[in-house]
Amino acid sequence: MSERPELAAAFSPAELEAPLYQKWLAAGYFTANPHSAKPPFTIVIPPPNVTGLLHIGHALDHTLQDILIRMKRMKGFEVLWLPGMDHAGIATQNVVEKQLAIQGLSRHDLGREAFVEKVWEWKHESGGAILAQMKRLGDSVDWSRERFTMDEGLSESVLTIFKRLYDAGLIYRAERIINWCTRCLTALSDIEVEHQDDAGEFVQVTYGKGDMQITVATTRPETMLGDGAVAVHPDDPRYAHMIGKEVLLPLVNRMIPIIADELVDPEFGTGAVKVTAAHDPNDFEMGMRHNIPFIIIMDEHGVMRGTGTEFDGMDRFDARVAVVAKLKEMGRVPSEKRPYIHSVGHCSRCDTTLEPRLSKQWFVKVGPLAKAAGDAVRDGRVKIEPAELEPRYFEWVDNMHDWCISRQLWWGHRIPVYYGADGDIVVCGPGEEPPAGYVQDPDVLDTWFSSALWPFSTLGWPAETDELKKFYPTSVLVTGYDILFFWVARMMLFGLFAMDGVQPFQTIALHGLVRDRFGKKMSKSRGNTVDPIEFMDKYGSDALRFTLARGANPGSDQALAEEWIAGARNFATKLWNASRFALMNGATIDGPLPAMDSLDDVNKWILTRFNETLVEADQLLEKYEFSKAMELIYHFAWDDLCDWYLELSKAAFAAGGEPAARSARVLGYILDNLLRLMHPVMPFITEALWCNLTGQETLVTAQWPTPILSHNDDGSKINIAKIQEIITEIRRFRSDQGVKGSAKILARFSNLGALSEYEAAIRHIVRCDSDVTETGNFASKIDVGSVVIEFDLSGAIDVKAERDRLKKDIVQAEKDRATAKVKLENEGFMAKAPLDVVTEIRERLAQTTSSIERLRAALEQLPVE
RNA sequence: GGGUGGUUAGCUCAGUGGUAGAGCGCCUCGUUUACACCGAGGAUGUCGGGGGUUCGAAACCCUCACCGCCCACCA
Repeated sequence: MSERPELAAAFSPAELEAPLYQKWLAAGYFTANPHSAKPPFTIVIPPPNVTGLLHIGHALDHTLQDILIRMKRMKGFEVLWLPGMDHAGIATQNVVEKQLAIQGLSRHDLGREAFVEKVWEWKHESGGAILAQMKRLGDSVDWSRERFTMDEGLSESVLTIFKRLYDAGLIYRAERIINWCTRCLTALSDIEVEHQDDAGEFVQVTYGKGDMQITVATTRPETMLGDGAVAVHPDDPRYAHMIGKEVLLPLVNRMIPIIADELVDPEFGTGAVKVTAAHDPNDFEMGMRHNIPFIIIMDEHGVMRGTGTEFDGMDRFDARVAVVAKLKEMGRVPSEKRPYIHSVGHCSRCDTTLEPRLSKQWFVKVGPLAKAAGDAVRDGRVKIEPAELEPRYFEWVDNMHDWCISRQLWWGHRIPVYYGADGDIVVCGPGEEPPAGYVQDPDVLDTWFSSALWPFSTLGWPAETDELKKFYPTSVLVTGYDILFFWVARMMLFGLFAMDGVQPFQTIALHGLVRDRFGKKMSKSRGNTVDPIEFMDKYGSDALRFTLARGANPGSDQALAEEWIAGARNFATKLWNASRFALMNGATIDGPLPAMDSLDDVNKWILTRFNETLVEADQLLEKYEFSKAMELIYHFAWDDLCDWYLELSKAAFAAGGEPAARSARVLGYILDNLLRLMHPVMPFITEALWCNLTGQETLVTAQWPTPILSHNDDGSKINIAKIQEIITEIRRFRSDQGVKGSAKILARFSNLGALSEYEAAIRHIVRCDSDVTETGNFASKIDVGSVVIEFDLSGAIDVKAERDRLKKDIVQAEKDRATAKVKLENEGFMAKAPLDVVTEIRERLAQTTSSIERLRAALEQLPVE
């Protein structure tokens, strides 16, 4: 065995992490197992949002993914990850828009080409920054594979799928209402709209004359000039007789029909709604349903045009005032409410109130695609973990509206549609050129359109590459449930379509969001956001990773507080110190593990417990139950290993000789394998400790531990449990009696039976000497099961404390006995409860009864106060 | 309005039919040769309310209340 460098006395993550990461990168460990015989493990890695900063949500995402990747690599799988940067994310261009806004500019001042250039610059800058931050986290994704950018390869797949969908009749063009900024003179995507509660007005206006009169309510009276109808609910008795007839539209003096539509809420306003099909999204839908004319009454600046009234040429807000004034004059305003607070869309850049505007957009017809996406989950080809989130998926996928894919933005995949002078339309696939003179659609595709291609585009599709054959469908997608609808469902739609019905992934593992310590959503305005980098600086990446993994219950959110991370750091320190202790005492992996029958119960027990922990934690990790797996590992390492095994072994180590050597070998085995088990979660500290213990180069490429069945020994578990009980009771006695921790007291053990060989170890832990001269005054005693322990406190017994302790125990035992007795006296219980439960309760009754007897006897023996 | 998750210790959360748990926090004691980022001991809950099923309910059913999220809507 080679000389090992001594572990530093203090654990310092800051000194550890960066050099280790450099070591891994330089040695190329992250690309292990390229020719594994096992089926490949392919994981889809969602992009970190390119805003230049690692968000705590991404830290969670990447921690969980990295745990799986590292574990699978150790298990010998060929691991392929499909990473990508935020290629066309709106966030990226929003950052640039905001940078421009600070200078008082908009993208229109730059022009399309210069703007796109600027976004690219930012993408590379921020992308580099965020990758560096993910390395800090220990992220073992090989980002050099990243090729999911707007390069040739992806463009080709976007063009291919667009054309295929178009040819299949699944992409169409239709008119729709979009948000229009009258100042920027541009359409805005939904994400560029900021909703604010504005103080508007709610005005009732009476239409019609004579006995055909109907009163509508509106927040936008000026649009009445473009009304095409009045709508009421079909079942509204107040208006039933008017449906199908016509009323006079005031000011413009046009007759408009009264229609019936389910969309109208009879409870709201007057129960009658004016329908301005060209200037309101809902009215537009009703207009489509009832064939109402789309009358445009405003130009792109928001100025009234073409109404043929005196209001033409007025700004929309001036017109609102004027129209109401005029209607009032005519006695047509029975009621008005002002201010009326309601939500109104504003331009995110210039704050101008947005105007709904009719325009032509491109859509994906989702019906057949969504049906397939739902069925893939329904028939079990795709598993959603946890299954509780399936209803949410179905709810969405089964009721999906057609998907508007055109965006009035400049950075993204431009829609491959070309228009001829005569209105002719040509869709160009890869390598195809439009006829001369044709002009390309100015809009770009929704970011999710290209993101949906991820699982196969990254494998070379549309080319039939070897990688595509080997790695599609992918094994798992790990992501937050918040993008189940946006991204996951869309990958399902396109994956199934493009890959002839083969699903994009076998499992969708969903985690929740990171929230603040009180479970509140993190937001900048609330000021409760946290910076993962800051926590890594302070407590180490391992601590952050462990905390995030420990909080990750499938599908549910997790609260995060600095103290939780400090706790994880404490755990890391504990491991460090335990390893130091182990190494000081000669823990080793050299030589064969001693045969089970040569080991004492302490060693058998820790081997058994490790087996149990390993088997369970492994199963949990395979089920994406990170939190439960962490809990198991944590308690094994801290409670079983540090608090009990190491303490119980100290006597043996101190004694030296063969028993010490056997324990040192067992301890070496446990540490070796525990560190392997923990590597995926805490890669840095485990690497440092494991390399020191084993003298090997790296833990990254080491094998995942396997349970050794012959190590299981139930008898040792029973005996150690008894020893733990004895020790706990003695400690409690000492504590109640106020005996100093360092003070040694005299004690006599009787009836230890099979446990007598552990008497020395027990005495060592609880600092009890035996009375070699047999002259002690063993005045107080405690019983633990059949074992009796008598103490000589030299008469200085705290009788009151002793009394209190016994009384408390009696109360508890009596309570337990009473519950057991009630059950056993219950005929129904005896008749119907399963036998093992009845037996258990019987044992409890016997046990509590005898403890009560012993406790009472002990109480009586105490001197009276 | 539709869908969906939740309500368990001071806080954050596990716990799907058989004596209520963890982490952090709290109280007491203690530097005994791995560790004070520690050790030992301790306290703390009519498991949201009400009904029901069951021998037995934190868990299953019904109902009410409150909190959250997604979607739609707000004329």
